[in-house]
Amino acid sequence: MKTRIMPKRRVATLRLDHFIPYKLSVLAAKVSLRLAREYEQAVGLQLPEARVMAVLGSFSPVSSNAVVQHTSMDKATVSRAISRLLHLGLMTRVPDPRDRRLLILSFTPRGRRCYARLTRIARKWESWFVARLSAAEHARLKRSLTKLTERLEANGPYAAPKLRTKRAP
Amino acid sequence: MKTRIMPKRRVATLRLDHFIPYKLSVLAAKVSLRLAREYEQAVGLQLPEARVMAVLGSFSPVSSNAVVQHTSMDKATVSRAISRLLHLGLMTRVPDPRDRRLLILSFTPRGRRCYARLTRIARKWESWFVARLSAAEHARLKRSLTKLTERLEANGPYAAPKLRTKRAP
DNA sequence: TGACAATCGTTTCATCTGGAACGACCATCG
DNA sequence: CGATGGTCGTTCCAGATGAAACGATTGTCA
Repeated sequence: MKTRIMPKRRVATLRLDHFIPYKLSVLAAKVSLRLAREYEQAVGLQLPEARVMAVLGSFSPVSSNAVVQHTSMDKATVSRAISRLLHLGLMTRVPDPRDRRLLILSFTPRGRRCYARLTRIARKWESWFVARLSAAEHARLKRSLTKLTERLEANGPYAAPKLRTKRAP
Repeated sequence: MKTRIMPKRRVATLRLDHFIPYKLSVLAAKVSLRLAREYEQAVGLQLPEARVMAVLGSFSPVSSNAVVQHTSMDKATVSRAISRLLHLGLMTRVPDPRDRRLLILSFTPRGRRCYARLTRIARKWESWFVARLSAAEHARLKRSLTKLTERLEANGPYAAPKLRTKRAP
């Protein structure tokens, strides 16, 4: 009897802990959580609000829409964040006289102070966070993240390789 | 009159696009969205469900709780994902006779087939995604992500440097 | 000018999420 | 045993999210 060695059917597996999309997602979730807590207890702001502050800090008088562009957050989320910030008296909003659809945001003095604290906290936390990476690693990481982000933004023509179109149950 | 050169007050800014936590979060969000769409239209599963499948694929008979450990997803999310997967007939669940608190999950044949498709899709997408990175970059990226994740898991004694405790509103 | 499309920002709605409470079960210890 | 405390998994609840609908305004083109 000829025992044929069966070409051991290699069972395809997917180890989540080696799967970059998964690693990214878990890490990002943890980071956001931590940072959100920092912000919350230091200045009483949530992440979306802090992000809006950050944009305002860099590009001072901006419209809501510009914030959306800069943050790649959702329109609705930005709108809600802004209304909270207004309510807190951290920024003001006036319609642009030249295009009255636009609402122009600026810091109040209190907002500027809050922003200053925010940046200190953010920077400090980040440097703690990446302290285990060498400068080179840090730089390479940033570059890789940028590359990958661009990969997605060029909303790449990744066409799902059409395997027979059986939409499994 | 002695004109003293003012030590130009350096305005602290925080450029979001150089801020690693932010870059991570944006990238991860985009990745998850894309991948979720892939899964959705290929096998009709959402991300949490796909993750549960992935764990099951690697460590076959497992309890819900083990899934939680492996995925670092929320308990409730896992519970809901599992109930959908059960409903879809992709896995079965029986109580562990030795500890009847535990519910042991296994693939049905259909589940196994679905898992196979899932892994193919996931792998293919990932390799498209990272195609612009050299092998070295890829490896370094993975290592950095791991390092950073560990940094957070060792739930590091990052004590917020207590600046004067004025909780700005 | 006067329709018609496009853009800005808000709001509504369905969904997803994580914390907390819960019931069921197990382990420890008096 | 019985009581107490811990773990597993589900469910409830409040909050956040993004898609879509919307009013207001502007741009375009006949």
